[in-house]
Amino acid sequence: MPAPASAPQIPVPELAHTLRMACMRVARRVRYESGGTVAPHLFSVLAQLGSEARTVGELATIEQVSAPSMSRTVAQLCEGGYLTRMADEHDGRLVRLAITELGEQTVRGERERRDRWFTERLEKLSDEDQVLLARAAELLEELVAR
Amino acid sequence: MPAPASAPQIPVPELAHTLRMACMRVARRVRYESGGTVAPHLFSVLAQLGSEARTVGELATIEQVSAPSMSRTVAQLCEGGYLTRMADEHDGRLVRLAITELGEQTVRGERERRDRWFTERLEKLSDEDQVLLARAAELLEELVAR
DNA sequence: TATTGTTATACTCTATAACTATA
DNA sequence: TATAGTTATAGAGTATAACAATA
Repeated sequence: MPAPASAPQIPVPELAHTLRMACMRVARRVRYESGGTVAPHLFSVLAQLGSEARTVGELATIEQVSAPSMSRTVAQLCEGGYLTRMADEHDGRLVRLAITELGEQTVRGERERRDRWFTERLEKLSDEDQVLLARAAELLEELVAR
Repeated sequence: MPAPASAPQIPVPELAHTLRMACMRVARRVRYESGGTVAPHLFSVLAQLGSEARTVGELATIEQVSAPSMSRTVAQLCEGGYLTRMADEHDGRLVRLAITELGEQTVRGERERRDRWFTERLEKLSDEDQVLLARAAELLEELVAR
């Protein structure tokens, strides 16, 4: 009476398509819903900066953008008070960027706002579905990590 | 010995965060992996056009962009042979855009390429995990649809 | 001489305002 | 006169090339 132990075969290319579309829609929708106080590329840089300061070159590499572009982006973030420039102790050419308290507040606030929209939806699901999605999140993280 | 019938409680805000991040990483990674033969905003318009033709205004609304912007985008797609302009039979002001064979080929090719990367990863999962992710895709679609 | 970062310049995508043609 | 689409012009982000400062 119970289903056989082995799960049914799933057509993987089809799964890849529907799952990819679902993820893209979630990502797009969340981005769209959250108003955002800073421009997307500014937030992206800000979100990268944790406790340790980074150089302009490092940020340019991380964000897949040219050095001049990052130089401008960083200038805007400094002007807005989200970052501060610090000279490197050993190499005078380097400019180390550290996130300010305002910068951290901004990142936290934006993340909370983005999560809030999604949280409200997820709360309406059954416990079983929530558990399933939690496991799905684990699987997806493993997939893209490799 | 078996787990209780009711699923365990999941902290939803935490789930929202991890699941959102997972979806964003998948979306970003897939976009990054696929080289892309046409610019993102061109592809986005092209992918919207199914069998029925759309007007410039409709496309502008769908893509959340101004009419002049869409006018330019459409002009590029027509120039590249991806779209063709057609006069509306009843209203001379309207311009109906229909996708060409080249346009359809481009959309198909790009989708296949994007799906390929993800397919290769998903194939390595167990049947059980594939079934779980298929169900997760359904749930996510329902969540963002509303 | 090589490297880090900035400035100079150009190109692309987007937007608002003005314009043309159809209703 | 109102609407669909296009052209005119401007603003923002990015890129390559040239430059300044430091190693």
